[in-house]
This record gives sequence, C-alpha cells and structure tokens, in this order.
Amino acid sequence: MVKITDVARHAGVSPSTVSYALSGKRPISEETRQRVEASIRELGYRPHAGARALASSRSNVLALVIPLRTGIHVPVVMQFAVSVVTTARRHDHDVLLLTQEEGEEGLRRVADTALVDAMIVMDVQLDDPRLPLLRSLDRPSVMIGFPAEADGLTCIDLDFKAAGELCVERLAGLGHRVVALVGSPPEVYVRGTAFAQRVVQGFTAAADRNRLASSVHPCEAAPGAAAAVAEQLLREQPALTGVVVHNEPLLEPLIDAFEQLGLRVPADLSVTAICPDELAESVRVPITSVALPAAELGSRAVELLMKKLDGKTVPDATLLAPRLTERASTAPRNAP
Amino acid sequence: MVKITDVARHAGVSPSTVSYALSGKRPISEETRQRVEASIRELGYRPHAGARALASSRSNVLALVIPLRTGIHVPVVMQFAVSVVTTARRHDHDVLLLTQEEGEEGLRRVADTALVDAMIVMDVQLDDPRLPLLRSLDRPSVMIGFPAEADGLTCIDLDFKAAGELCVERLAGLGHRVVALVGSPPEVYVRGTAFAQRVVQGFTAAADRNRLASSVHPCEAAPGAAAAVAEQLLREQPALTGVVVHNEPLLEPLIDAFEQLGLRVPADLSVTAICPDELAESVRVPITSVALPAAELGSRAVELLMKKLDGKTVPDATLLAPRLTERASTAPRNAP
DNA sequence: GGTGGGCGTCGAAGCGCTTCGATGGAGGAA
DNA sequence: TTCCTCCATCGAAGCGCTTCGACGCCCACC
Repeated sequence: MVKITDVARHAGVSPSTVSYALSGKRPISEETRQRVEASIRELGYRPHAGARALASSRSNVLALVIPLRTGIHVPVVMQFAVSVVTTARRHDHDVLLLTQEEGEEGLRRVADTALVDAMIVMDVQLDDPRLPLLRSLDRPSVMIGFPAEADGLTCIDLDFKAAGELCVERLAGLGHRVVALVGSPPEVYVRGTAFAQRVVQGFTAAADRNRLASSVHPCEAAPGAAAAVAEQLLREQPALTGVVVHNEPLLEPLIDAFEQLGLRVPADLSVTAICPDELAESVRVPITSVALPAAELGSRAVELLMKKLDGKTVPDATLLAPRLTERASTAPRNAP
Repeated sequence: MVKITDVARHAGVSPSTVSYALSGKRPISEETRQRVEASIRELGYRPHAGARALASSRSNVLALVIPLRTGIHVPVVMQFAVSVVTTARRHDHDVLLLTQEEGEEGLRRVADTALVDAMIVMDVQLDDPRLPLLRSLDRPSVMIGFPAEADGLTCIDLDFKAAGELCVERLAGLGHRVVALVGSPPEVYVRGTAFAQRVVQGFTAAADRNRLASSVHPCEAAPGAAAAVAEQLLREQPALTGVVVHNEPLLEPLIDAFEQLGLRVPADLSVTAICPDELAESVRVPITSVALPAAELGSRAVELLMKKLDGKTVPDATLLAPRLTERASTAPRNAP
C-alpha cells in the first residue's frame, strides 16, 4: 500500500505538505502542488479512509435509512436512494445503507461509532420514535417527511397541501364546479403520516377559494372498494364532474367503476391524482397527476446535510413545489 | 466521546484487555470480561470505526453495486439489497451503496481507500468491463450473474438452465407433448446476459429428454408484439398446448392474445413463466412460475464474502435451485 | 539597511484502536 | 521444593492521516 509518506518522499516534501496540497486547507505554492499531484498519480496514491476518519473526525459517509413497510412504492424509494448516492458523490461522500428494520439502534450505532457524519431518514411518521434519538445525536440529520413536532430537526418533503390545491385549481380552471377527494384509508389519517392530512387541507382550501362544492372521502385501499365509493360519490353529488384521487391502489379500479356507471373519463368526469408517474401512465386512461419528486427530494436532502456539515444553518422545513403533469384524464366541463 | 482507555480505567484493566475482551482474540477470564462488559454498558462505549479500521485493516463494510439499467425489475433489486444489508448486519458488517453509474472508478476507489473490505456486484454481463478490475483488486468480491470468463472470480445466480428445465418438466408431467419457449428479445442473447441462453439450453434439453416437440422464439419486449407471436406459434405448431415465457413485459399481453385466438388458459393451453412472483400473481390468470430468489441470492452472496474474508475457500460458482410455484395457468392436457 | 509580516513548508503530536511480545503468577510434574 | 508450562494480563508500538505551532525566507516599507 502506498501511503502519504511515500508520496512525500517521492515529491521531496513533507507529509503535511502533501496533506495540505490535497485538502487545500493551507496555501501551497503552485509549483509544489503540481509536483505533489504528479507523484500521487505516478504512485497511484489513495488516502486510507480509516486513517483519514480517525485524524480528521470526518468519515465522509452519510447514512440513508430506507423504509420497508408495505404500502410504500418501491420504485420511488429506489429513485430516491440513487439520487442520494449520486448527489453525495458529487460532494465527495459515500452512502451507507440502513434498513428501517434495524431501527433506532442502527442509527445510534453508526453515529456513535463515527462510521457516518450525518444521516437521512425516510418515511417519517407524525410521532416517529426516532425523533428524540435524532435530536440527541451529535450528528446532523435530515428527515424526509414531517413529524408532528419537528423542533430542532430539519425536514423536507413535497408540499402536499399545495399538491392538493394544484389538483383542484386545475379542475376549477377547466370549469368544474363540483369536486370530490378520494383519499387514503382512514387509518392513515389516524396513524399519522402527515402528508395525507395536508392533501385534504389543500383540497378543501382550494375548493372553498374557488367556491366549488366539494367532499372528502377517506377510502380503503382495497380495489374491491372502488365500485361502492364511485356509487356513493354520484349519489351524494349527482353533479360531480371532477375527482382528485390520493390513493394509489384505488386509482385504476375507480376509473373502471366510473365507466361501469356510465361516466366516460374525461368526457363526463375529469380525474387528477397524486401518485407516481408510472402508475399514472399505466392506467387505461393516463391520469393527469402530481408525482412525488423523489430524485429532487434526494438531492435536496443531501445538499441540506452538506450545508449543516459545513456549519451553516439551513431552514427547518423545506417544501418542494408540486408539478402537475397533464395527461388524458382531464378535460373542460361539458366537452364532447 | 468515551474511548477504550476510559473503559479500561473504569474496569481497572489495560486497554488491550478491553480490546481482547471485545474481540475474543485472546482468552480473558470470565470475571474480567464481566467487569469490562459492565463498564462498557455503564459508560456507553462504542469503538470508533475509523480507529478500528486503521488498526485492524478491516472496515467491516461491504460495497454493494446496484444496477440502474432499464429493464431491470426494481423491486427485485430492492429485495436483494435489503437482504444483503440484513445478512451483512448479522455478520457485524455494514453496506455501502454504489451505483453502476460510478462504474469501475467507484469500485476501485472504495477498495483502494480501504473503505470497504469486500464487494458485491450485481447485474454482471458476459463481457463485463469490471472483470479485470475485480481480479486485480486485493479485496474479495462476489458477482451476481455469470460472465463468459469467470476464472478466479466468485459468482452466484439462479440456475436458469434448471429453471428452464423445471418449466418444461412440469408441462411434460401434465401430459403436454408440444411446447414452445417465448424468450427474451434477440439483442439480449447477443449482448450477453448469460441467463437468457441458459434458459434456452434447459428448455431444449428437457424437451428432448421428454421427447416433446418444441420450438424457441426470441421476442421483442413490446406488448404489441404479443398477438403476432401467439399467431405464429399456433400456425407453426397447431398442436401446441404448453408455453414457457421468459419475457416479463410480454407475459400478460401474450395471455390476452392467446385468449383472443380462442384458447383458454389453462383449459386449452398451459403457461409457465420465469418472472418475479408479483408479476405472476398480477396477471388475470395467475401464472405458474419460477421466480428469481432475490432474498436468498443476497444472503448467500454475503455468506460467501464472509467466508472469503475469513480466508476460507468457496466454490467459484454457486447455482441456486429454481422453485416452481403452482398457480392457475397450468392444467393437465385435455382437462375440461 | 533594518524590521515586520506574510507565505509556504516542516516536524511532531496525536486521533482511538489492535496486536505483538513480555511478564507475572498459579498449578502441575518431577 | 524446584522448575516448567500455561493462562491471563499488561505495555508499547504503530496503523496512516490531519493539524497545530514553529520557522525560514522574501518582500515591502520606513
């Protein structure tokens, strides 16, 4: 193994000079740096990660905790993870993969052993048990999602309230006057992933603002429930022409159910959804939708961590603006 | 930060004794170990990963390179990754995530900086450019998949030949006499992921052994191709009653196409496939299939690496036996 | 011409751990 | 009793790097 002393000897300087040439933490003359760099290339020198971590108390590794719970869309998690790795590399960091399964103990372990400098935690719940831990650790972290009480923590997520609003605004813009939200299963609102509630808030706010008649329906995620929901919606709001769906598994069956009831999408009924793009595109009638911007979320999370590691302060909360992709499921009211 | 000298002082022993009590590399009296362990708990001691890595030249971290190419089924990759992490943790190791994108440079970097002790490489191609690199690095690795020339490397994968055979044997056992294989796109066979060819070999061998009439059809993965393929199959083999599909995107459309042509599955035509379980289950007629055992592959790969790190020798090639899951798409020939 | 101040470089200490050789004491064999 | 062995423990060296204080040199300024 070639070490820093070898490089130093080869370049005719001291080891500390090599170190400074590499890190730039002290001025080194242009000429010397050239010589050092040449020696490094020639000898194929690579600093030993462990030695570096020990001496500098920086490992240049981030931890990423990925969720395993069912109901989480796997491709989105993957997209996020890849984006985190890619962005971390741009900042000369690597990524250690932890599973939710290992839980708090895993986080504590990698933090306390100084294996990682900072961590990213996905799938945060309102009353997430990891909150006190993250607060107590001496390393910075970023959470994907918002807990109920985020004091002293840094969070980032899609702005689900704005997403709900955006869906409604789009429908309103197309002339629809009576709209409904088909939401997530009731237990989701209870159990506490905040985003579901935020969608409802946004939906309601935008509907009121536009003076639309509106209703909200939490729904089981079982495809079998679709027919009943569709029927109920039409019974309660016979003039319904716009629907927002925030319930992935129900999306496709719901479209089918509406058509069974004689409503054509989008001619008679416009549908928007908050769901991954792939799902929106794979439905028979491609759905106008707002997607979770997983890649952007990942890279923004890393950027936040890097700033924190640099000792800069960052906003406690970051909300990403939703973007709506127009597809075939929306049309002006009373279109042919 | 509490360090080993703190523990030593607290327990009234020397630092080396603490180290030995922890690693078990030298005998320590029961009484002393108890005392050391108590001190560790009381002080909340955690050995510094960097220091440990530096002194022992073992980082206890594995690298996992995940593929990004399209056409790779994301949930399977995820399953694999989770299994690797879980198994690595059981062996007191962590997992560093690398993307294919970083390529050879990434592997070389983490190996040369001693950031990882060993690595797992997924999605290996016949002429994978990483082969010479893996051979030249001083750290052990395991590859998922078989390249053309695997000398000196350790590989593991599903036994695709046996998988092809198993599908045919099942059909033969049900009395089918005329079978066809709908394979992957032609370029896959050319470009060189060995497994596609292995399936063909297994299919053909088993068909011959059972004296079945058989044919092989590489197919585009576009759903639109299904109708043409189905028609062609029936034209060329009018007595066809058994089909093996090794082409994920084509599976569902193909079933539809056969039914369009008046063949009921499984009454008139039995279908088996090599594909992820979720896909097999999501088709209208659930498909009897052989799945890629991602979780087992992951944990076996880690076990192999651990053995290599212990200096033990392991087999160059490990083939996992396929398992066929019976579903609704197969029936005895001439069943009602 | 003397002096103060950078700039560029060096030397040494030390990060926290593992490991090797040494050591002391207990126990068994002669 | 004496000597040898073996077990449990200790002390010190060193893993490869970063970092801090020190130092010499050159230039500018008076």
